[in-house]
Amino acid sequence: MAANPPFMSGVPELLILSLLNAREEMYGYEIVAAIGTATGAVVSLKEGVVYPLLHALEADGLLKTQRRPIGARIRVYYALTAKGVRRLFDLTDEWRRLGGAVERALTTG
Amino acid sequence: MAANPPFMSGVPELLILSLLNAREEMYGYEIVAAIGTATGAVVSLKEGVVYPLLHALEADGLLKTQRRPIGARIRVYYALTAKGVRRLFDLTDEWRRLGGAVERALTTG
DNA sequence: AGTGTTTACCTATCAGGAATAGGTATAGTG
DNA sequence: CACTATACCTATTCCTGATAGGTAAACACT
Repeated sequence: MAANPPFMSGVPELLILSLLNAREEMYGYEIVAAIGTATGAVVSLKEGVVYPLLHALEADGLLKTQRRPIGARIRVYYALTAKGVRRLFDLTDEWRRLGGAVERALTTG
Repeated sequence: MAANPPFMSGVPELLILSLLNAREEMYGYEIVAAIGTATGAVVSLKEGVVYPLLHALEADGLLKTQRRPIGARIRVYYALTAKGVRRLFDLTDEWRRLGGAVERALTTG
């Protein structure tokens, strides 16, 4: 919570899925940068957060990968699976449900 | 939210501070119930979550307590300190900042 | 040619906080 | 009396984001 304040649990996953839903295909390093720009630098995740998450999401069948050689090195491209799309919808729903409930609690006291 | 509860980090603290800001004074068991009703049962925290948090918040000087005997037992009433009020404002701000940023990321893709 | 920065991937370990699963004891109700 | 609700508590587990590294290619610049 040092760099990014609290309330971060689940947010990295949600943002990654959302970006991949909009962009069709991205590689890890690109995602790291895109998270910063998409959130107006409100959220800024390091590679140490993003890469392990990508691997976990792939292992869960939410993402599929494609390794493409760029010169002498290999870029790993990620894309959503059908399961990943469903997961994105569920998470988005949950995010808004919770957000609405907390907001109501904050205003009504 | 049953098995894996995403998006919950920081929320218990925020809700407790918010309730105490509106209600002036509450005891633990009361807070547990109030969180359920204030969020329309979207958030439902058990005592095992709330009590340790209350102790931690008190230790941090965000809450002050008053032990009052009710018959043969003792009720522990909690109230916000000035520091607690500040913390509530900061957290609320942060919550909305992050909420806005994520929402924008979700819609603009 | 050599130095430095950016790109691009990776892992291991830490820290924090919510969830789980208990426990104790009083008060009230059928 | 038995049962539930009230009211407090702790210890442990689990998840997951944060930290702090490491490797190596590509490119810029001097």
